[in-house]
Amino acid sequence: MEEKNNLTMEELVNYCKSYGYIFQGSEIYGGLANAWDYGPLGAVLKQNIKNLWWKKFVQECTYNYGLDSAILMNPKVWVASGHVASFSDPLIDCKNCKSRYRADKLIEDATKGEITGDGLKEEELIALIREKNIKCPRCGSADFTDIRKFNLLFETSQGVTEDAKSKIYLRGETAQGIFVNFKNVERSMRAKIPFGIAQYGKSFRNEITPGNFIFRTREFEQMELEFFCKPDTDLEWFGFWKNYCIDFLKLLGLNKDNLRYRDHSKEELSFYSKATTDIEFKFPFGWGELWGIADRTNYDLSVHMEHSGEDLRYLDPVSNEKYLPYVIEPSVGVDRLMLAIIINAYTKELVDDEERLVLKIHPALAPIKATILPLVKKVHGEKANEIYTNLCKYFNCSYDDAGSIGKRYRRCDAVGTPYCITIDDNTLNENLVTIRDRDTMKQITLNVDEIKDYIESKIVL
RNA sequence: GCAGGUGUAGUUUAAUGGUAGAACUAUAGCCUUCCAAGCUAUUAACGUGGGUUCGAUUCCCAUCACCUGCUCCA
Repeated sequence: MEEKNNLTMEELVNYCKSYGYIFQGSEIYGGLANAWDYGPLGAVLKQNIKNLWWKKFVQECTYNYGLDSAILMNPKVWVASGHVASFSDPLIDCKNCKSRYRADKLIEDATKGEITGDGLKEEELIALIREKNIKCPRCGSADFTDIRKFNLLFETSQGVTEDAKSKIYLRGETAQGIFVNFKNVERSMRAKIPFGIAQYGKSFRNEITPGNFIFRTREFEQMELEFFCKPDTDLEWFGFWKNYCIDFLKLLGLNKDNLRYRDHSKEELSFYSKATTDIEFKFPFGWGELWGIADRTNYDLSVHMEHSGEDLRYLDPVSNEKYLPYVIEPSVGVDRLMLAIIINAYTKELVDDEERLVLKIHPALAPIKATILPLVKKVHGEKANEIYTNLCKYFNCSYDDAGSIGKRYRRCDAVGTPYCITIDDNTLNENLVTIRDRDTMKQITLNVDEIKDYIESKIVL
């Protein structure tokens, strides 16, 4: 009876808009490209995702500690991390056919790898293109624009004067906030290697091409863990976190057929990374990265040690040896995880030839845990309101007395509310309510006093 | 950033050089004791800014946003 339609992104955007999950940013002013706002239900769903991640990666994982570091950091952090220098691409356009290339790659491809553009300045790259008479691979023209640098870091200024000294960056990743606090956490928590520091928060990247709804935006939220371990144990922990992350995704209810690992090839690896594996999800627009698990070696701590002059080495209390720990980084985007969760849950069923739209998300994720429905407004409204008010103390509930009972059930289905509680004569006379389960459509009868415990037992992940 | 496409209520859409009609949704009421029933009423739209014109939602230009492809994605 179940039919899962091929969901288009357009349909998904409409769904998210009409049910209060996600709205176009600044919509009444014509919008802002690739900016999206989370509506009443979206905000709660997003918070639930972050809370569950925190629960599994901090609260239940005794190795790890939580952190909430600032978005604005000393600009030297980004110089040390390499973002200022290499978070940017030297782009060049062919004036004839308007194709765009990365200047260093253009040179590399044209010379079949003999000359690499790595580390060269803009003028040097341009000179090299002229000297080698490199032509546009598409149209054969040698008429190129100047190189333009696209730095992916968002710049802003701190203080009232806008001069070079006040220039600071919005963080491009939450990870650096963790690295600069490595010693603080180790000392204050008396943490022993191996241990991890986890945090979620907003990051900003001036992406050249964002898109696909909330999949890639310039302002986004990350949930990152930096796990510090002994240098020779990194691969072991790399494997451990790969499993831990994919188990988490399955626990959230993501269909395993739509998940896969993808190892980065040597060419694709970032300069700081020894090994990287992505967990990908099958989105309507194709497979896309959900979670990157990277072995960052001791790169970050070593550059910060060098640039700050602080000794960031860890003193092993048993062997008394001092070393820079290796880091395993599982990093996931909240927004794209939320996108995956909604896509995964969005279901259309045929019930008696009528389409039933159901968001089948885990009760722990559902923005509204239960909706209270008086069967007949005039008769049961007062009692229903009393129960509603009480349940709101324990979890997020809603109340609906508009329209037929069937219509109200369908409204709950559409936003993924797992439990519908109907108040009828039995409630007035015998203190009994009917609870309907969203997925099975089965009903059970419970005493009013049992509702809270029943639902609370179901919404734990 | 380039090329192409799209833009009418919340959604899906109709028509038109003389400012727009519907369906679904929503809201209120009636009815209704468990799965989008029915009846009544109501709210609600030509993305934005220019130009042409007596008059533009319609034609032209720009802009914004979205979609597809390219490019890019520490």
